[in-house]
Amino acid sequence: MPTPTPMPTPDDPALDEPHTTVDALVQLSFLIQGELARIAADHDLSLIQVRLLGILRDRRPGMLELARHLDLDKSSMTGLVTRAEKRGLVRRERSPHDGRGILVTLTPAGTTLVNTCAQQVQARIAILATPLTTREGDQLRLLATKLLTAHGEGLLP
Amino acid sequence: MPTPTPMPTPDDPALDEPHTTVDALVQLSFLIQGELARIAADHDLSLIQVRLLGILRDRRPGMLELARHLDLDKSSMTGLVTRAEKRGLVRRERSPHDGRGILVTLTPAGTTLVNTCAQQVQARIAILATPLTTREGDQLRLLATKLLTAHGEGLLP
DNA sequence: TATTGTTATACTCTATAACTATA
DNA sequence: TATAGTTATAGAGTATAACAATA
Repeated sequence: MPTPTPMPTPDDPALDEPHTTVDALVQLSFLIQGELARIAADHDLSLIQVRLLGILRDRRPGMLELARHLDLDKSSMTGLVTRAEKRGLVRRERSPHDGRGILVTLTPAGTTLVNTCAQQVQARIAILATPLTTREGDQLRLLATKLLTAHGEGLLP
Repeated sequence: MPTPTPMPTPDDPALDEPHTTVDALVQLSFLIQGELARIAADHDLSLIQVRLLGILRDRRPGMLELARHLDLDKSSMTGLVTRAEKRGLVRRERSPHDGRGILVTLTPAGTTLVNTCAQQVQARIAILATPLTTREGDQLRLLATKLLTAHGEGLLP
């Protein structure tokens, strides 16, 4: 993968075309994350709060597991979950199997909110992708998958 | 662009394959941004600080222009620049043309640091992209460009 | 002793509103 | 009046270190 020119951290991800694959990936990531942050903000949430709710859609994790998923210290989780709890989005439940542990779960309000966010992510990122034809979207998905799975399996150089 | 299933905010961007283009874009963005944040952290910087330095590589903007580039309020800029200044990375200079304005510039230390970061972004994102062949990297760059330029020109639906 | 989670503390980052100084 | 920037204030997010309770 030849990608010579150093040119990181685009102030404005769309001002000039990416000249390398690396530039393209970096600029694209800022574009997507910006849109995700805007969606979160529309619901008066931060991106990290939306990610927290997203995890809870199909899991009932403890604080350590949450911290691992979000790549945060366990002490950071306390505040994150407490703020979500105060907004009525999640609940702490005592773990039945471990007196030390708790399980974090979505409330009905939290479930509704995260589903709304999921819908909007779907819709608004799809809009960003409208310049691509169906075939190009498929290509992009396949390329991204190749990149993501290699990373997930830990088989990078 | 058919992208039916709602499935946002991946807790772990690499645990399961993206089933849609939207999923692919979202997961990819988390992978890239995570790597960028790690690079910044290696230099005891936040991502926003690296972005600030990145802008200053080829510009000498005022605070309002910086705020516009970073999508922040002007009041947020004051602290950002002050912290960078305290670390000896940037300087405030009085604008010669406008007694109210200041110009923010990189110090030699800031220049060195941002160049190092740029190198590492280049190197480490390129490593993430190693699963792709040269041809695939080119494809990805072209697809991303198509997406980014449409966004930059404001011609999305 | 080791593990799970919280607390205390300190710092960065962010926005809103009010302010100063210059245009 | 309008613009460039700062200050005051409040709050979210984060990590480190020390702690309590349970295993």
